[in-house]
Amino acid sequence: MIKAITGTKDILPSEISKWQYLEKLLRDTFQLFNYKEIRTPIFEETALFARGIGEETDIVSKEMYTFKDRSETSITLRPENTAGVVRSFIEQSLGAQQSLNKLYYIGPMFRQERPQAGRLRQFHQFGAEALGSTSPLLDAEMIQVAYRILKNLGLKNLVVKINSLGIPEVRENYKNVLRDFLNDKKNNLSEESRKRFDTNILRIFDSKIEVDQQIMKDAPLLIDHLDEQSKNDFDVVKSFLTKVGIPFEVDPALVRGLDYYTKTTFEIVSGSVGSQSALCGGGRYDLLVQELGGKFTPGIGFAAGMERILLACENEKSLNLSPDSIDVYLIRVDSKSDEQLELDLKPELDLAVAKLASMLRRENLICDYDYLNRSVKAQMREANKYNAKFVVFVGGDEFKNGELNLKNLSNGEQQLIKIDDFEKLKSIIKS
RNA sequence: GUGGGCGUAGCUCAGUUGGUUAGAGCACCAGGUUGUGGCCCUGGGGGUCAUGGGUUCAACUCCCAUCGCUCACCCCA
Repeated sequence: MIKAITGTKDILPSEISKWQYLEKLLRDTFQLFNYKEIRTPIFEETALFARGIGEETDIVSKEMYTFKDRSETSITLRPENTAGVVRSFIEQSLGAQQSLNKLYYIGPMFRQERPQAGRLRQFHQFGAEALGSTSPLLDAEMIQVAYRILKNLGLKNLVVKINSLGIPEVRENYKNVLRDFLNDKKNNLSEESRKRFDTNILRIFDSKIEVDQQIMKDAPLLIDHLDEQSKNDFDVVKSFLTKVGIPFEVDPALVRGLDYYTKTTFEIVSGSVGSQSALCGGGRYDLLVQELGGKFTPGIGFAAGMERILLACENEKSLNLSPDSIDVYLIRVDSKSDEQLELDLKPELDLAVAKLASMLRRENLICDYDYLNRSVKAQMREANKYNAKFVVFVGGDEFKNGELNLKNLSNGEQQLIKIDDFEKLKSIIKS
């Protein structure tokens, strides 16, 4: 048997309604904040991600799905969508048509990691990017949009964490400060963190290992070494969040993994999804557009993992979706009396049912019927399974008299309606 | 890439110290007045017990390997 690739999942009809609910909420919310959807290709030239995300990051160095196409171009399935959006922004000169572009996206991403709770190899993210302004109000707006979406899903167990990474020069200086601090303690660090000392020293703050945390407790913080502008911007973000009533905590250890971040970074974590607790993460990337060959254009964005969010909803039972239902199920009934007549009538009945179905559907009534020639009882069970509000019996003696038998499944009441009187049938079902 | 747990019907799981034709619930199908549901009752279909080796008179049960799933580390949304 051929099975789905490791780390990929089918989203089955039985679970599609929560996805559609989430997607609708996303579109409605983004629209409210005047963000426009952008859809970029699912694969890009490998170089885009290498330059955008950073060669040294794990994502680029060991987690990308990269292959060569027939023309020997190195292609990569997108591991995230910021690089693609920025590429499109530059290539299509979006900045020339509008000084500020507020964009959002929804779609699958691909990373070759070991799957676990809340982590897949093909997973789905939504996210937003605002390109063209350095205003910290936008930073705060991003957090607000993301927070609002999660809140509207009924999630409770949320913590908004924010931090500022400052401008690159400041960060480089600070890294030296941190290196000085750690130099004589280096040998006490965990093996992982000793590695990080050389590759990405800031991430030592993220370590879950006791000894590392002990050492880092007294480490100098980037937030105390910020430049004036970054510091002021960060203050604006904080006071905006306070004003609009979004609780947050400043987490000096919050260091984004991707190279392109500057100044504000943030993350919303949930206590309801296991160890992969970050539902959403983002930050400012004022230099990325330039890095990828465009004119200097400041930007800020975030991405959120949809599987993780739905997992949190599941665990908190926060979504109360009403079950699917249909308006009417048509049931072909046999004649009580005359078997031979029944046989003669059958093709006519089948056609009558099919025609009635198409008339009802034309009225936007959700309608279905039996295609398996099953018994009335089986058809009734089917109607129940679909949560039908009404059934219409077509056939038998009523049919011979030019009538249909309409039954309301919630109270069991039945009434005869003339086949010609479609108006009446449809208005009862619609009421 | 590293480590732990687990692989018995479509799903959730039983299966006693290895011992005849492998079970239950749910789901599915059919019937319970050959024209009427949700409840209930009866019956039915469906499993090479993940795969391949090994130990044994005998393996779903013990051992090894492979594959898969899962959780955690790592990394990240």
